[in-house]
Amino acid sequence: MDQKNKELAKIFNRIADALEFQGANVFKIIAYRKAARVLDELSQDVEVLSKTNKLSDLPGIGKAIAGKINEYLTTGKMKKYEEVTKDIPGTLFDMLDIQNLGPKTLALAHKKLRVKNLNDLKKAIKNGRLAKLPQMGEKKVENIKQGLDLYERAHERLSIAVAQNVAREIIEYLKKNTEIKDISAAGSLRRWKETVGDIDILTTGKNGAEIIKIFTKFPMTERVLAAGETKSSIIVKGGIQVDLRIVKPKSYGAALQYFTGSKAHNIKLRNIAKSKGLKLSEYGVFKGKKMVAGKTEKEVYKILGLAYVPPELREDRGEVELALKNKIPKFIEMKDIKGDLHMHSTYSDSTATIRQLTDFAWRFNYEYILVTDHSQSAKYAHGLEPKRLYKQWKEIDKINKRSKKSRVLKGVEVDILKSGKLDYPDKILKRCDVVVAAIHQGFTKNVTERICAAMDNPYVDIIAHPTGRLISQREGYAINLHKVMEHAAQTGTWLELNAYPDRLDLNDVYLKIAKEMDIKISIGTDAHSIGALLWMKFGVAQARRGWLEAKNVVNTYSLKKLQTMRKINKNRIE
DNA sequence: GCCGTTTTCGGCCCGACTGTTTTCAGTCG
Repeated sequence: MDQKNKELAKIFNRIADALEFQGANVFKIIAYRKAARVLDELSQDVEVLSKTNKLSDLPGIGKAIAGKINEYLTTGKMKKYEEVTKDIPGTLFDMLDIQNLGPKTLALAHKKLRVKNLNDLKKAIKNGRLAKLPQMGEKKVENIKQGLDLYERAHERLSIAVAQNVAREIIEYLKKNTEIKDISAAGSLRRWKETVGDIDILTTGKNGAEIIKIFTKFPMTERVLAAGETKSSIIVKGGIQVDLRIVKPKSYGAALQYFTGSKAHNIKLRNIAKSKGLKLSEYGVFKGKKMVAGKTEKEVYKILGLAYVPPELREDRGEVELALKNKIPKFIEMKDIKGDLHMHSTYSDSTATIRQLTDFAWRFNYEYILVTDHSQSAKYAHGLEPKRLYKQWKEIDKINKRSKKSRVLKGVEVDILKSGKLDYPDKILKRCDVVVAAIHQGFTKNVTERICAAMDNPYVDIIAHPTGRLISQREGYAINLHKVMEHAAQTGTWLELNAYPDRLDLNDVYLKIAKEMDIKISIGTDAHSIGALLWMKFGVAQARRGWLEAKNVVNTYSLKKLQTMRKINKNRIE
């Protein structure tokens, strides 16, 4: 989906890399990067915008870049791209990801030492020639070498679940061993981004150097990258980088705002500050030399004339404009969730019995849960043939008899088979309270058509993990998500936001599109253990990042309402 | 290369840290 959007984003980023490498005008580079980001997150098809001459309406895309987009869409090529990348070996671009090795140094090494790839770089380090270049020295080379080590350890972005755990441990450690008052994770972790590059932690305290000394002695520390008075970076076990910043209490809000980002969001804010004759930095909002705000984030936004923007929204996807007009809606929260619509029991491949699932789930004050074990073809997951399914239903009936307040619903996660048929006949699906359908086989075979066919079935309520991606592990199915979403809107089928941290599928950008298309979303944990029921929070955070309000999410509705909203009932009522 | 309630030219967010320097460049966030 949006293949061209992504392709063009990559190309513009590559052009930016090349220009950086050549030492071109910094602002030109920024312009290309911005265009790349806008395209990457665009909720419309770039080809449609191109045909209707609307490209230049997009922020960051002017006449020149619009022209390049049109050129690429019509000819499949872009002269500028070919020109700037002509003399740079492709392998060099990837090397820009090596820490402490920036475009300037890499260009110099390329020019003077003919470094073209990782091996060349290693040689240049070993034989001492890199250290002899101007502005270089032993320590710089040592830092590059360490960056190279990290890079070679397949430095991947962390899943948000892992990052949250590490951050929690460090915060607890610092609280125990130092005299700090305010402390918080910042950065993409605080924005609940699905993956996190490194962990940012912000705190206030009097003796910065002392706090940093203790920070660098965190038991899991592998290496200390920097340790100053107010700022320190360490690498902890697993190659995870953790940055700590210390500010004065009066700057805490401004600093939290600043270090939470995103960068694009912050740049917008700084521009707004400027237009009001103010200056915004991590130390506060200043009018001339006088500090006028900074203790809390709320007052920072307020003095800029903006409504408070929740961290999950801060991606420069229109939230600043909304905040200027004071039109930030009330987004979904954990307390809106009335049930979990995707989980497994020991009947198929989970470690939790239905009894355990219910006991645990009722702690969250849910009104209902939907048990959705795998269907018969999913042999690997001990999928249920009809006989065992009926047995499970009997057990559910028993449990429901005892509970007055909450209800266990009978569901299935029915496989969409390679043939395009569903793994249970309609007469079984008909008897379920809610039906979840999903692809678990044939990831490349007519996936779009098969999912659409499943949505045509009147008993299928939800398509689970619609793209099938596993973050950092597997690309999604070969699927035309545009078509799938259109068909979901037409048939009134709900799409899942799978809260499993490695899935988070649909992602934030598509959720926002789904909202615009008035498609209802179902958040399910896909729990295979009782602990995984807690993952609902990742789903809700992702939903907020996709601008979803409670009304867009079916499991914020009461059970009664939920039932009337099913396809089969809706048709009868409306 | 983008953009406009000072502007169609001249800005473009702002600062910390490090290492190599003798006043600053490169990198990072």
